[in-house]
Amino acid sequence: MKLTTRGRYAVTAMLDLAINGGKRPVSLADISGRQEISLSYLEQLFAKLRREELVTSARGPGGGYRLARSGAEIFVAEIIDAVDESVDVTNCQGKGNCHHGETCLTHHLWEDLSGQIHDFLSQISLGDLMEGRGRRGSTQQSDGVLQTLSLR
Amino acid sequence: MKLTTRGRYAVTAMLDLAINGGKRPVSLADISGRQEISLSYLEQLFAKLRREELVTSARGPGGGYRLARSGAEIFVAEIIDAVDESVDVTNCQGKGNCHHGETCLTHHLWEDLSGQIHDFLSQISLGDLMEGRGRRGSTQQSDGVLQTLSLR
DNA sequence: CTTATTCTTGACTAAAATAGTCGGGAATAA
DNA sequence: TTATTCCCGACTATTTTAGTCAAGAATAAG
Repeated sequence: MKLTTRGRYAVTAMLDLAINGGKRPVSLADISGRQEISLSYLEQLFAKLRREELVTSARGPGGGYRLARSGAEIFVAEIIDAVDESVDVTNCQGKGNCHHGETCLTHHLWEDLSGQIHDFLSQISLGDLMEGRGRRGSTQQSDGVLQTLSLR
Repeated sequence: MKLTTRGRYAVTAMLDLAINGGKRPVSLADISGRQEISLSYLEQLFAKLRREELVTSARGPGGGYRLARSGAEIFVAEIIDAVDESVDVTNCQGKGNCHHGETCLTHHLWEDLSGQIHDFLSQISLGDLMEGRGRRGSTQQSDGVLQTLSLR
């Protein structure tokens, strides 16, 4: 799991789509204007989002993109995965041929953490973000665990 | 909050330090050998980690680095913050001068999400990772919320 | 039917970040 | 005294990110 500016752009654009996408599709030109992301760059991102079936497209005048599902059913992790292909983090590529020393251990630990971040982002949908369910915990509870819990 | 390979290197190196750092400090040459990260690159990372007081250093033969606190008291978010200075994600830089349209809204939503990821990583310590507390939830519970909860 | 709009695709380029190199130093334990 | 290790700054190569450009296909609207 990576978390780069590209992933941010993709999530931002998808949020824009969730907010502004009613009956009519939303053109990339609109998103480009609102979010100040270059049109051609958006085209690249949406090509990937479409391949992963997170959005559907309609050509011609009045065309554009729609969410393929409702915002409540599209999760942040999916969006990031779609545009940011993940990388191998281990030197042994999971072949287990580096079982001498601590190398594998730390890599394994990082993989675990990475998996946790992924799980975490798999629980937050565009709908959650729009409904402001994000920050609820921080005003209600100071306890760390409950703060995390109250996310959804 | 960003999550790049640099942050991964830093967390990996700190994990190595937590694992291999007993009474004697650990030299960067050792970490470099085990984790296959170039020595000079590690030097750059540890300069930042030291500035943020996450590690202490000792020069001379037998010298190296130690964790400044116990692994249970050093959290992943701190490590990443130390080496990956965060960037502005809003176009209005929080000055509120973009209150026309949806621009600010999506940026605000992204900031929220970013904050949540940060909070999440602020709850995971090096000690947690080493004790394998990371994956415990995934074998115990299939429920998403409890899986997140059982992290700590 | 024609046209403007919009997606679609691929190749290319500029800019920025990342990762690594190099060389010289200062501290210090052995 | 010397080898080891941290410390620091400047430099460079590589990769990634972000953006540009051009040509083309689909299609709604006039």
